[in-house]
Amino acid sequence: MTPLVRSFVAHFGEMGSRWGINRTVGQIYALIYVSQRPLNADEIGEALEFSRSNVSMGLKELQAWRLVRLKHQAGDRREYFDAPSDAWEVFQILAEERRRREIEPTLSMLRNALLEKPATEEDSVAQERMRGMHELIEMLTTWFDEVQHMDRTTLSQLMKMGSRVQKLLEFTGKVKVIAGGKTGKTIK
Amino acid sequence: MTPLVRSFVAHFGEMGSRWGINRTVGQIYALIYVSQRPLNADEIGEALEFSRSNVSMGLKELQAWRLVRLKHQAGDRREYFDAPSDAWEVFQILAEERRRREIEPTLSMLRNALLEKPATEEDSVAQERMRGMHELIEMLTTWFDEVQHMDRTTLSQLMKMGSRVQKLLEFTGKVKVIAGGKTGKTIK
DNA sequence: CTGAATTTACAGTAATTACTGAAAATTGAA
DNA sequence: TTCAATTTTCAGTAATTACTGTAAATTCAG
Repeated sequence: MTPLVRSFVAHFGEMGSRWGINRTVGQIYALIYVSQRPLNADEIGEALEFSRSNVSMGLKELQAWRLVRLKHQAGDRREYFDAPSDAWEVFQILAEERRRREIEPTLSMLRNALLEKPATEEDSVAQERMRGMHELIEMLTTWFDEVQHMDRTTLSQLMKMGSRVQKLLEFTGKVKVIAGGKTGKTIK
Repeated sequence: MTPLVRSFVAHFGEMGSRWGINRTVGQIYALIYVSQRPLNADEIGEALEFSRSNVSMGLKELQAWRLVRLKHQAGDRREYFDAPSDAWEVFQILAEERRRREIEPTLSMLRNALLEKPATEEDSVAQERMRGMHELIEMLTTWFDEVQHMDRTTLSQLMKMGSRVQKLLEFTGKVKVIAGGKTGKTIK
């Protein structure tokens, strides 16, 4: 590993432990992510000085996260792995997986809690707070769902626009009348 | 604790360990979040059956995350804590803290790596991948920054609109000519 | 100031999580 | 099929992280 790769890998190791995924797994992912070609478990173990079995476990976890993909090389029996190199794709995968693992269970818990009849004054207040949390999460995930289905050009256009969308919305409110009157079109 | 609160607290305990914050801290937060009134360390320790010192450490961490606030009660020397109950506010705090702790260090590492002259072919490829990651993170955080400064009405309007913004953008492209011609206004 | 109430620090221990090596299982070329 | 190559599993151990009790520090009413 060159110093450049080494520092990237080290950073992912440290960050990894900051959120659920452990140091080893973070390092393995980082190595694969920046690698030009798919790597096999021995190469990874050698580069990072991990035991073969540790690498195997790490790869299994990364596959469960869909962050690495198994690639077979012609005429080689060993399993090679690479990672989607497009950052936006990686972001989407991460978002989906975290949603499945963290958001959905939480929403489900909240939904159940909100169905209960509050037994006490305390319960009513608690339920109120939970309702707020539930509403926000639903709103954010619904929105994110939709955004994911937008084409990337629109998306980047929208992001570059940033808070100026606000002006667009205000402006459109006025424009609708003029344009709608002229063209017969309205914005649904 | 009522069963309702108990299950909420338990869920946060489990989820807590899934991302960096530990079980205890998650439970303390959950308890404070749904509580009607500020709680002191003894009350928390009693409700959750944690030692006094464990509660103290947990509260310190939650304060560092700005997820709980110290509130003094008149005529009581003990320290009481409550949590912002508005879910959107909590979301913003979390976003800011995670940004500071995770995003910023990563951006900084990436920026440094991108300044290096690639020593090998491998390095060039690695740098290319890092550049992609850096660009996406910059774009997302810049955008998120701006969104945070939008007023909440616009924001919720925008979210409810979801992917229909896409249509709005397309439509506006056409409308600009008509409306601009009529009113002299253009969208900056 | 003083000292009781309260919070914090920290060393020791418990619990959890990560890692290894060896053995078992699987795979696929011959 | 067979068997060597390869991957996976898992029990044991190492390392890390979480938790407790005690002692020290801090705070503030009197």
